[in-house]
Amino acid sequence: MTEEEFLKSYKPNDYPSLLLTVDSVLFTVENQSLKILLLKRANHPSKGLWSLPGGFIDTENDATTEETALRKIREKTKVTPPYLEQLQTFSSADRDPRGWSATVTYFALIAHQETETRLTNDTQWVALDNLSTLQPLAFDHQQIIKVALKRLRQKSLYSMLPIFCLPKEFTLGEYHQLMEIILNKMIQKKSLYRRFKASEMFEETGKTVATGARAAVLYRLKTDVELINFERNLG
Amino acid sequence: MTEEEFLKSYKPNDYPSLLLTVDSVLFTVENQSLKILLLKRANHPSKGLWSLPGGFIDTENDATTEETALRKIREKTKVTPPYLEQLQTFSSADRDPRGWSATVTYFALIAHQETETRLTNDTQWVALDNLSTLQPLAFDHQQIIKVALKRLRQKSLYSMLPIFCLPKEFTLGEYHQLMEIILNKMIQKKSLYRRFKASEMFEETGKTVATGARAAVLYRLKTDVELINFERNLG
DNA sequence: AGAATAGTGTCTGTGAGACAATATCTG
DNA sequence: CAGATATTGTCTCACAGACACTATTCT
Repeated sequence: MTEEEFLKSYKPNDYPSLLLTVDSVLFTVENQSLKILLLKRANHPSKGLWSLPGGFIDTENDATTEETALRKIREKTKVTPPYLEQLQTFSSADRDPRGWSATVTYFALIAHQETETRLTNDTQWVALDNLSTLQPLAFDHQQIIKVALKRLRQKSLYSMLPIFCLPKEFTLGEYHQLMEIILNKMIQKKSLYRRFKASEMFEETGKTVATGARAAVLYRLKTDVELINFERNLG
Repeated sequence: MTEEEFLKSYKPNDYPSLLLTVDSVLFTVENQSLKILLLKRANHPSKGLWSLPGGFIDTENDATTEETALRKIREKTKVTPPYLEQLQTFSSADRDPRGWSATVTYFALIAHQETETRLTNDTQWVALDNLSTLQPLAFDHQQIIKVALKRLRQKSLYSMLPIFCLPKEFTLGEYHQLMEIILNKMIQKKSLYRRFKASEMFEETGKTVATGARAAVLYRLKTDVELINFERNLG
């Protein structure tokens, strides 16, 4: 049998079906808190519980799971996050009552300013500190969030990843505050600014912003720069 | 409708099916080369091409994709690798001619001594340097290997991960050589030995092994130790 | 003893941590 | 000018890189 003949005789439905979904942990920092986007499930299973934005793959229109993740995030926020990275795939026979299932998860960052007044009604930014008040979460989403948070924190120690939570123009002070919120501990400004400069990823806008005292310089990302990794961790 | 009623009426086959597989990149070092386990495909599609060990999930017996990965590796090598970690999920509408598909990939490490004379006939350790002679590989396995290699090298810079390519008892010299092969560059013995000691993961066996000159001390992993991450990268 | 390989001493360089010092705003 | 916040200077410390040196085993 040639490969062509094989493919002609191949019937996908002869094989046991399983569930494959895509879910995203979208982070932002707002009002001194690290928050994630959650939405209230409208349908069974786990109807009424809070869950991560995600859903089934549309095999006609999504070329990859990354496109599914982006499509679902755009549906809920109306915008495309500037950073999206695959996290991990969670699978098990019993994480979904409908049967054996797997979910390919992504984690994403966005500036909350980008999403303001654009969220759909079933959607909400939830501070990680308040997560316990929304328990239980749908499926194994609690665990997915935990893994995503761990990855975000780890990467923040050796890269400038958190800048994707900042608006287009920002000050060093804002970046410093952001890092302290994400890592939940005090960070030396000097260490951070050294890296900021060494990364060569940013340029001054020429503008400054006043805060009641000495004005702070506004920076922006240079065009077409890549996120670089440092060889040592902070903290 | 209650969740119970919903589940009763839920028919998996009402939904478009897609392919979900699991593939593993199993690394070892043998004869001064970094090698991976490949096998010649016996069936369509890509019959006759070299591919990674893997296959479909057996939803009756595999609780998770990790179990699928281990089952497939065991089938081919008769042993369980001491290190297995999820790599990434690759998906696309056209990576498999049978239709939209995704593969959850793992990367694993093992000492080649463990697998000697136990490999099935369709299976072979292939040096990464010789991969080009086996082109093309099935599906997108070439790219998967590339990503796995990158991860292995990156992790080797800040952890003792490569020790899982060594036999139960080994010398510092063997570890040093192993690192140089994986990273494909010269590594300072002193730096490596400092970390080895600082990790506190190992203990002397009391035995030594002669190599024609001064005998080298044999070490082994302590029981129940965790792989720790260093805060700086090597070279 | 001499060759060969195992393992150590020690100096230099880099970049993070600590925190003091200086600069530049506003009122 | 005083107070507040932004930004820089600079010292210390940990650890990787370099490479010379010592130790141990074999013939």
